[in-house]
Amino acid sequence: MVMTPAAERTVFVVDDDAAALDSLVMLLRSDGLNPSGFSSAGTFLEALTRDARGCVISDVRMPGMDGVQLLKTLKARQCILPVIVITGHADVTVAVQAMKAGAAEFIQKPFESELILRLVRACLEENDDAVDASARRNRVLSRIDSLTARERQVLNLIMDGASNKVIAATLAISPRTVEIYRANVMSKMRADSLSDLIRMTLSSGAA
Amino acid sequence: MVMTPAAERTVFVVDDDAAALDSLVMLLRSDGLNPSGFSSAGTFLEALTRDARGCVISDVRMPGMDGVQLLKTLKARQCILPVIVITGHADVTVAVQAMKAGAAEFIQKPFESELILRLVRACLEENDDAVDASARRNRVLSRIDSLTARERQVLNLIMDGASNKVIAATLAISPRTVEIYRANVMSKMRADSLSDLIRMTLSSGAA
DNA sequence: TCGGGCTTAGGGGATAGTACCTAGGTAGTG
DNA sequence: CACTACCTAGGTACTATCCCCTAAGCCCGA
Repeated sequence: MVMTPAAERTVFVVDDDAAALDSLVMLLRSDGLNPSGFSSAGTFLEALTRDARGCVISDVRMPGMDGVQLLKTLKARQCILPVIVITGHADVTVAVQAMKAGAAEFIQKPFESELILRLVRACLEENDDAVDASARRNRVLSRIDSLTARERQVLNLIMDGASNKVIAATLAISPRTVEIYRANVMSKMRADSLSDLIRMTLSSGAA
Repeated sequence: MVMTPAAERTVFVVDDDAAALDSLVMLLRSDGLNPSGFSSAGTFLEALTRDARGCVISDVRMPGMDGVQLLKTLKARQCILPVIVITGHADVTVAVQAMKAGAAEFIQKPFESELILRLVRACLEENDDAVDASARRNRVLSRIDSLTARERQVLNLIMDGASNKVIAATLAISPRTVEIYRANVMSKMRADSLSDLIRMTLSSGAA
């Protein structure tokens, strides 16, 4: 799957100050990036799709939902876009809250054009890695989802290190039947070895 | 191993301002905690042992090594003590740097006694969990360390999902010999199943 | 009602791993 | 020189897992 980075990766800019928003969008575009401006957190969240790639730049102080709330909302939605928070007021408390909420960067206005561009480029790279990791994770998760209830039970017992005999005793079924579920688990998970299966399952966080 | 929390867990306080240091130490002691004061990052780092438990409270602005440098030094030493950074100056840049360097909290002077005590208690709990995780990790790491060169190679190939036959071909030795190394690995790692072995090894970070 | 998916299970054979036995060569240490 | 640790490897037997065959009962939607 070939993709044009500029077309695929969007820099979502959220700022209620129209002038600041425009100038930032302009700056990003002039650097060959693909910015998309929003005047409020709400309109941005509505427009945001799950498969979005790129990063977010948000002002802190905005009517309605502020930048930190937006950040928390994004994290709650398991959004993996890095967020650069910008502020016009030197408020340490807000900065700390933003960083604890998972902001990638927190910078004060006015900032150098070069600085924001450098941070955006770093965030885009970070997001590329996160997208890869997330895709891997989702692939495994969807495979686990395709397992039947029994197969999932068997997977859990395999993860616990139980042998087929033990699994059979635990589930009160024949060892033969366990073998079948085990084979199904291996093929549905597309694991070609036990260590593969375990690594996949562990890394998906579904322990 | 029974331990008295107050005696085991130390709150390391680093501040070049003797009056502030004393009052903070006093406050912590009055709350039943076990504080230990240092007037510089250097003297603290010298006194710090690897098995220390508790947390750190450090001022930012200090002659010699400042709070953020101290924080980075601790992280570089893989120290798992949570660090609460306190500052007398509302400097957003420093706050962001501290948070990015892994500070647990960043608060401004003057602060409420109740606030710092609450944060310290949270950090102590956080450290308890981190100590447990670190102990588990070190136990596994020391077991890996007890493996011979060949046994380690076999472990790596097992982690890759290779069968004994494949391992034998890879190392150009007899499958029989691989079986022996494999058995040694299982017993030295004290794993009672393959999934045990894989989970242990993965969680130790020695992938 | 019929097909499909889920759960259940037996037989039999191939392949893989474990557990016991033995034992030779090499390299470093006291 | 003896002792220890490491790497090497064969035999044999047992257990575990995997892979092929078949096939029944259950429930649900078309």
